[in-house]
Amino acid sequence: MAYRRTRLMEERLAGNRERILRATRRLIAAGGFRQAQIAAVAAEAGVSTGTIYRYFPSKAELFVEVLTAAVEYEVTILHEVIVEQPDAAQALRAAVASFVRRALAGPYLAWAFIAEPAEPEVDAERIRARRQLGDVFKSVLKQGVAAGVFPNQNLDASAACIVGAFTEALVGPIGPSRKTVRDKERLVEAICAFCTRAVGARGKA
Amino acid sequence: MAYRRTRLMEERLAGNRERILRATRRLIAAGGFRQAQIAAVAAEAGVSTGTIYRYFPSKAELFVEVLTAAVEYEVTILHEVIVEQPDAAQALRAAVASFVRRALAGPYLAWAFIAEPAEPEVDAERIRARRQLGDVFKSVLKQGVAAGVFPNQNLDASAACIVGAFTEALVGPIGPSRKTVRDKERLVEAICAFCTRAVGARGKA
Amino acid sequence: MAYRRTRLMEERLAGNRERILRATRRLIAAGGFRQAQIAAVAAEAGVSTGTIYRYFPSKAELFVEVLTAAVEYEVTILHEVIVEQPDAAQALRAAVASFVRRALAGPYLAWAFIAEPAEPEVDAERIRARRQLGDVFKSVLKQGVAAGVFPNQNLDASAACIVGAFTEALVGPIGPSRKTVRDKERLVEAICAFCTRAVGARGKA
Amino acid sequence: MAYRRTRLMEERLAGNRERILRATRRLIAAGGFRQAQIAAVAAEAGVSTGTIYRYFPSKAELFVEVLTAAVEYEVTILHEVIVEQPDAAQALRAAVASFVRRALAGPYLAWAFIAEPAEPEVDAERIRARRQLGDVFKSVLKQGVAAGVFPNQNLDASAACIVGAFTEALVGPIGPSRKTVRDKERLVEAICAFCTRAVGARGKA
DNA sequence: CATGAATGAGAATTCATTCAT
DNA sequence: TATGAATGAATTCTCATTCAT
Repeated sequence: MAYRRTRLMEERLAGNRERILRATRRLIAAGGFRQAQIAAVAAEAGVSTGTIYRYFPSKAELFVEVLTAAVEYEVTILHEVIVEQPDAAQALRAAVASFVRRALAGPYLAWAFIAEPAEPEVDAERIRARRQLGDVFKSVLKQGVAAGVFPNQNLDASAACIVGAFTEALVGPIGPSRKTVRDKERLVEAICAFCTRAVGARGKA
Repeated sequence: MAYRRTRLMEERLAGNRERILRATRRLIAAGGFRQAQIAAVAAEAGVSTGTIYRYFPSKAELFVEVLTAAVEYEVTILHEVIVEQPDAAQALRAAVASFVRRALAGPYLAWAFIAEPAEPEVDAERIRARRQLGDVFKSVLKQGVAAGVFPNQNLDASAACIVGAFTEALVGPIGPSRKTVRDKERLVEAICAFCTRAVGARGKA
Repeated sequence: MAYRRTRLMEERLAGNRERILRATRRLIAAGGFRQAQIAAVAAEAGVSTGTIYRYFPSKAELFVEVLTAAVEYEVTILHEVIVEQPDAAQALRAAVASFVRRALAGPYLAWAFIAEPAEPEVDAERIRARRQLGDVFKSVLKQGVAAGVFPNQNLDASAACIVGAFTEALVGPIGPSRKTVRDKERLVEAICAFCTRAVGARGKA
Repeated sequence: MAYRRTRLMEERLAGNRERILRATRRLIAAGGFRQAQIAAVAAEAGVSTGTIYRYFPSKAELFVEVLTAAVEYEVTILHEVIVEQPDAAQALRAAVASFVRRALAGPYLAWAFIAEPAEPEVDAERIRARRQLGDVFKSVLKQGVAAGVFPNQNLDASAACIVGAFTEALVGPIGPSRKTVRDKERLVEAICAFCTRAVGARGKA
């Protein structure tokens, strides 16, 4: 009788790929790309180094995939948050707050995908990631300008500035990680206010 | 025969140290930390690798010092620019424009000291560098708020956001480097406008 | 329930073994031993890597068997060609021509079993293979000397030289593979003439 | 006072490069390319692995250089031997004998550079090596044909055949290496006779 | 003091072989 | 019996740092 792949095995397989990705994410989150050597990832995932190469052609590709997944996740969430808001000003505020809160909760990953370069390929992907993030905000700005909620402005520059603004506000505090919940909320509020004013939202700032 | 350190020798020493620092800066500016290996620095400086270790205990320390010097230089310039301005709003705008223009002129160094990490020690220094940059803007904000030019706000957050905003706006375009002078000036203007609005400067935005 | 090996299963087994051998031969012919990794052989044969190990204890043994089969085939053909000839001189010429033509048609396999070593075990087999080939020619020489068609000579050395001669003449041109049929026939003729003269065949050379 | 490279150091340097080459040659001669791993070469040469990379950009390049040097040496010697002979027939015989004797004395190296492939780059070089060897004989043949010492023939094919002939005659016996000096001389004589007849030398064969 | 060759600990990657299903 | 994912030893190459001259 021919051999047939059981459901258990399928799960095992899919599970391994996932485990490697998760292990990589965990290591990057804990100590940046530098800590995520193949041997370390393998150990963390509970597989052998060879297994990693069954699923990913190279270390760089593995990193890229981790990055890609992270951005996709972020972008998806941001879009969800945005569509629920009544106007562009609120959307901007909600999106910024959402991102910043998540980053404050799991600091290093945000930092890694935002600020830490590695091999050239990974780097290229990281820049793409930031640009995608920027595009989310650019679309909000565009709508806002069209709706008269925001004054006319250089959309590209403003979007980049927004991403930069909250990124930086995160990166500083991220090292030794904020203490209390109140502190964090104050930071969130300050960043939101900054960005809202920055785009010239009419009404309260 | 008693050994006496002559002035010539002192100069030679100081000269070597400077040459190494300059060579490092040049290499970082040309290709980032990755390109600045000890052997490359030595070649660029016209000294031997061993000589580098006479002046700097480690590669990390060398990089740290390059970074430190670069920030000090930037901070000094920004202060000079700031004190010449009539009010905080103008100071902010002038400082941002000054930094951004310089960064656009010699992109990679700015990028390296702003966004490219390396060894942990260097990284720590880079964060310090950003914080120092932030402090410059914080002081402007503080004055502005006191003078009623800016509304009350979280100074730390706003300062960080400003640094992040123009940094990001720089990093994106930095890779393939802006083309025309007009493009560059437009970017400078957009960033300045963004930051000015962001801090809530009363009057024109 | 008692297990009984059905004919179908026997055929299946034999079929698999054959398929693996053929796949290996094909891969070696296409790109040499280097290309014939176990995974590649498995894919080419349409079986799993594990299955290969059911039929062959190791990669080396598999290669050895491929080689053995190839030589046996060659030797058989050469003998058939030889017995059809009227005298030793003609037999020599016909045998050389036969081998060389076949090698020119499917170059890499010839090259692999003639000139490309791999694991020590395979290598040993390759040398045996050449010796067997040599023995074919030695027998022709022996007959020829006995019949007075060739002068007396060191049979072992001459046989080896013959094998080496046409082998080398093949290996050079083999890489980018001869172009026209005429080119090939000219090469065949040149090699035959060389070998015929070399053994001192009386009459035409 | 500036540092000056002393003669001792120069010797040390040149010595190291040489030592690495010699160590590689020794290992190849002892067990083929397979045995000559970087770590083994380093150990045999009494240097670190890193040192090897100071002198050679890659393992392949190192092997290529060993090969190149070996062929150059052989070719030089053969030319010297050839020019001392009165006619082409004698030159051919002397050249073959010279090569074969040397190969019988240090068997594995000859074998390695003649028959054992490795990385593609090395392989390419090995083929070039054989061709160079062939060219030596081709030039002898050409002269001989021009002088009427040899009949007209396909020079390329004949030259290749000669190289193949003595190569093969060597490779067989090379493994377990001939025993007595007499045995060796008999082999040399047989090979020479074969080649001389093969090219149709008029007069004694 | 300056030199730069030498060091060697790492790090990524490959592939024959095994073994749970 | 067949499967093929998993294994991990083996191998090449890099580069910060040292130290004899």
